[in-house]
Amino acid sequence: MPSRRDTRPGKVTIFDVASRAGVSIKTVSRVVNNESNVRDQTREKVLSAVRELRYRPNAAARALSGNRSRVVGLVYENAQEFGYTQHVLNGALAVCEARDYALLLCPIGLPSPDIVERVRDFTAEGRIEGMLLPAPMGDLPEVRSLLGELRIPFAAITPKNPLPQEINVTCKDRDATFALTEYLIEQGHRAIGFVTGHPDHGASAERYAGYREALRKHGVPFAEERVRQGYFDFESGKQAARALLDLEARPSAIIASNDDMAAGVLFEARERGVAVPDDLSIVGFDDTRIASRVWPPLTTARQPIARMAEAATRLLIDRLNGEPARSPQEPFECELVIRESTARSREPLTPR
Amino acid sequence: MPSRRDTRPGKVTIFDVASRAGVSIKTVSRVVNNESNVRDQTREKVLSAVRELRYRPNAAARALSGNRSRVVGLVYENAQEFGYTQHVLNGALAVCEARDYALLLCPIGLPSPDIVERVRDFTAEGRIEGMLLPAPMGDLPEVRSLLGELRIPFAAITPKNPLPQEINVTCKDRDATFALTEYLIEQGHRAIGFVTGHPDHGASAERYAGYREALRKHGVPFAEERVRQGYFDFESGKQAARALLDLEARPSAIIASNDDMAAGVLFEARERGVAVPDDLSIVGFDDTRIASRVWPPLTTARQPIARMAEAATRLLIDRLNGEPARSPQEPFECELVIRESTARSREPLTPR
DNA sequence: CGAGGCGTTGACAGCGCTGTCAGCAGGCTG
DNA sequence: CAGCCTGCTGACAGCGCTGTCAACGCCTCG
Repeated sequence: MPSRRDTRPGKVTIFDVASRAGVSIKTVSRVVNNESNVRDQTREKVLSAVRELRYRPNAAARALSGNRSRVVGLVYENAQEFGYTQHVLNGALAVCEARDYALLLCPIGLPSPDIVERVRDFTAEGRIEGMLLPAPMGDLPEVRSLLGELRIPFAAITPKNPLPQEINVTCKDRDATFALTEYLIEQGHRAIGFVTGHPDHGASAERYAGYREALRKHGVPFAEERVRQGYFDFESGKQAARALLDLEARPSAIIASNDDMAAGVLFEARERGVAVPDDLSIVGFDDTRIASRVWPPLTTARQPIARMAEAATRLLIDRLNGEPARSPQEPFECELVIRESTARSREPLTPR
Repeated sequence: MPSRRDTRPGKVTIFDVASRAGVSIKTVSRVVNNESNVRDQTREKVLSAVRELRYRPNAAARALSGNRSRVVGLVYENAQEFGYTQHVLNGALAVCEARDYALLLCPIGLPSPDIVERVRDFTAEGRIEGMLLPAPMGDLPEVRSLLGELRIPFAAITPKNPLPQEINVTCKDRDATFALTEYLIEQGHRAIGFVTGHPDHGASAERYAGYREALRKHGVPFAEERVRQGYFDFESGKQAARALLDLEARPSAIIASNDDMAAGVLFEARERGVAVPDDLSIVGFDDTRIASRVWPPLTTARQPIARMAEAATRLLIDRLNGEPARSPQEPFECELVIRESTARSREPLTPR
């Protein structure tokens, strides 16, 4: 006969379920954790007791006993613009919920001198079982080595230098800017400005490479002065636009490495009375919310951020559960989204 | 002499600290939890052992033993526009971190038929000790009664019907729209359109009331047709603008009950070639990120969302810790932010 | 000078689970 | 038919803390 403790009001414990089903607590535990070696008939008895009592295992007890917290940590850059992070968050939360995990947040303002201490603190109470590292967190060597030392598995989203033994989810940034640039060239643009992304983000170099490649393929001359450093935020987009629009040979189109910067470019153009898209075509990247909120809405490349975060979270939880690794995640495709911020160039076509 | 267990690699437990400091584990516990009845000298010994060993108490063990999870739940509306939620999140996270609490998220897409089940699931594993309810969650009676039944304290941010025994943080919405409306009237506007907020949000009625009050005070005639229902999202702002701009007597100014809708109004105006602010002044509310990202940037009322979330979180954690309630939080002030989306009315002033 | 109180400390149980290992029935093997 | 394996189940320890209660020394007071 199963042993029993006194019942307290409110909280249903594994003992209540066991006594109701007429089995031991261990059997209840087996059923709840979906272990295989339980007779079907016993499993049914337990499951109905669970349902009747609305039993939910206590997370703290599970974590303490099993040394598994069922919590995934998300370390993200706490930037002003939340577009990217919002999608990451949604994707990660969706999978966590489906897999019965919880998600804990650790915002970090970069650059951060004490990032190692912050991440260590974040993991210190033993709450975190695995970690999600959206860009640019997956590239910080100090974070990676700390997690290695703590033996906390992690999944990186679009890292620059993927670690082969860890989980990595990427997308074809380069192909996407290649296509965007090609599209502008087809629209008759030759003087195409480019605002790069934050140098610490892996995607920045890729996006820039796609731009260069398209110029080369179509024999459009490259000019250093048309490339400006940006940092993925609105303000840096504005500043880059300021410089580009001051050029003697003003570009007829500007590609920004993300939507927030493209919105900054658009803002600066409007402030100067430069008509978009008539006098200037503007292109963004990501297709976050802001791309369709500004006017004219931005031509951009849709990066499936939420789906990438979902994939990363799924792979991470699989690993935490010791499930066999599925085949490594294929790079995701980006999709061109043509909106009204781009138009044919007014300039006469120069012969190629 | 303190008892001792075998040391395992990696994890530092309370036993390690106790043995190093030459005290019992209970004394270590007292020091770590800042209890008062420990001699200063003993406290120092323990604290240096804690530092040397980098000891951090295990969250699961604390939660299990003390029946205190040190986790606050945040149930929020998982809307497309993340402006409001972003600020709530930042405020809540900042305070949680300072007070050594963790924050767990529960996004809910409203309207949700199974909201009670979702919230119950969210609390079921005993992870959540207290709950944060930003608008409009604090007004859902089913959620409130569920939390009451589960004896989970909560703090509501700008609820419509504050529960006196719970924590509530509000701001002076009405004063703010009053001031915004008055500002437009002073700029010569008489035909002022208004886009209301989601009827389930407490703030909506308040903001509308401020508008009505200002019209009344200044003897500006009110017209039903100039008021349109919105739902706090971009799309509903666009739709409301469509209706308002189709009016025979087209308003010379439109107040939207938040920035996202104001951005929608602006978008619609641009699509029709209505010049802003020359032919139409537009006003938003909240001063979220988007207000200064669109062009022209929006005149709006800055609602201190992050600070309100901080206050709510602080009060909630105080209550969870059984600390004496500070005096109830005063309503926060909103601040007028005049930007370029508003200008003097071109219409000749009609006599009042 | 003994009773009582206070400030400080420690022994120990137990929070609700999971891991380990043992037990038992029934079937299979040599 | 002994021996063994396999499938299922349960007893029990223990995860790392906190709550409870008892003990101890020292001080105060009648």
